Amino acid sequence: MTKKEDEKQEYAEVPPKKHPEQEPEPRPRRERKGNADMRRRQLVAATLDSVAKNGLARTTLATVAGEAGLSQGVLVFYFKSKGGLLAAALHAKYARYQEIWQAALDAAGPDPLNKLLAVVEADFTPELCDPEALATWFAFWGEHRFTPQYAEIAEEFDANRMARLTEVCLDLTRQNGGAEDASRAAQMVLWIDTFTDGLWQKLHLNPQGFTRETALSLALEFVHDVIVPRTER
Amino acid sequence: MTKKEDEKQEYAEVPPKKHPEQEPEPRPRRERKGNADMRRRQLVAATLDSVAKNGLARTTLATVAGEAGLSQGVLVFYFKSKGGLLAAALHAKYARYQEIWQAALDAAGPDPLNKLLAVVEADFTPELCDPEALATWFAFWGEHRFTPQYAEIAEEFDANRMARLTEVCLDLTRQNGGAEDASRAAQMVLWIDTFTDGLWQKLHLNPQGFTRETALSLALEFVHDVIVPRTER
DNA sequence: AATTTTTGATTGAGCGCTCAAAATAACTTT
DNA sequence: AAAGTTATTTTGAGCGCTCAATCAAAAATT
Repeated sequence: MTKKEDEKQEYAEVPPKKHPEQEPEPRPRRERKGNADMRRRQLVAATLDSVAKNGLARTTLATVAGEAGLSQGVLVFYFKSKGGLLAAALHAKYARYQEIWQAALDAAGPDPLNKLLAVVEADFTPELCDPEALATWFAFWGEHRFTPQYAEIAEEFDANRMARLTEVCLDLTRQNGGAEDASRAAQMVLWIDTFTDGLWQKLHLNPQGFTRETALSLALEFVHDVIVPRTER
Repeated sequence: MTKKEDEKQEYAEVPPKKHPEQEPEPRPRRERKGNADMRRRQLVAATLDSVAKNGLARTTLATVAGEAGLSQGVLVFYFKSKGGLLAAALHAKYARYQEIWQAALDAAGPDPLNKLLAVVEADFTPELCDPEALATWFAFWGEHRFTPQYAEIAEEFDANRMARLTEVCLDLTRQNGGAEDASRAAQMVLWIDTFTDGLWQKLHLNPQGFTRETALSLALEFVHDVIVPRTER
């Protein structure tokens, strides 16, 4: 059917916010100067909003349509099924995540340690550590095994992230150890990613008593105390 | 339908399997020497089987009843709602987990490092790292934020685990550092738990290319290389 | 006038849950 | 022990409801 739903996304600005309790306006006067892609992005954003607010189990075509201020029919028109819509939403979620850490990486200058710290720090920005945002990740991850499409999307983005992180860590070993050490770099990436994943999980499961700031400082401390020493001969 | 029911729980032995297309057998001859608790355990086990196999989204009263070889009505009879059944299943899942790591802890002898290693190792037994078992955790965790009952259950068990682990780590600092250091012990527990949580996540999201054995050796290496040095003055 | 986009009533499947009746077990009386 | 009585457990058809998906018609755009 459809192979490529969408690529990286700079969200469509969400147009008319519907106030659900309001009386039906006679003419919604819908501006549609945008093309199909913009509408798709709007609907995907509405989907993510619904998942963040209601969870996957209580996200229906009706909740998404309500969030977008459009009818259910239009969802099926642009994405052929609810499954396609959810897959597109997960793709957009990963794309946004990639956008964030890549921007941090690009802004970090040439020093590999700075690069690594920038990427780690990006994992704990307010946008990513928002409880609803985390809940969305876990909602999808909870269905990973039963929806292979989700796993494919994750793998695609994860491979890229791992590759870029490995480059950085390879630079780090090259700088500090003299000779580059691929296996050591690979393990460093694994350790960092494992630790930050664990911190996300703690933030998700125990949001009170474990703040974003705590997680961030733990992650940075981990890099300094555990990763950096491993780059030195 | 059912291939291997389960072994560790002492279920009521499941009565005769019903073949739906077959003519009605004259006497199903249901032995019910068990009491209500045994039936409850059987139904909870069937629930976990269904979640492991189908995920939370596709687990219905019908799938659970089918797994148990009983009717849907009996589920509502013993647990008043589907929600109550799922909560009981999550509770049982946590209870089994606690059983496993506590047994490892009790069997580990007096040395605190041995205790710590035993608990960490227990996290990576085949039973716990089975893909379906991991998927079950993540299925429930994906709904945590939208089902406060799940969060309450998790907190109850997690608090106990943290307390016991902290005792062990406190012993460790006492032994290696001379004076006990509560804040350091607390951080050690946090680090270990974060890291093992992250490993579980990697096992769940990337089951091929990341084996149980790999995760176990990474966890043990983490304790030796990161945790142990932190206990020494 | 032709095309694209949107609507919303409708359909049919599947869901949780109810409940009267049946089956079984437990208890009492003979 | 046997029969009769009560209590408990199990069934499964069915109710009301929600859901994803359909589709003919309407609206908006080209």
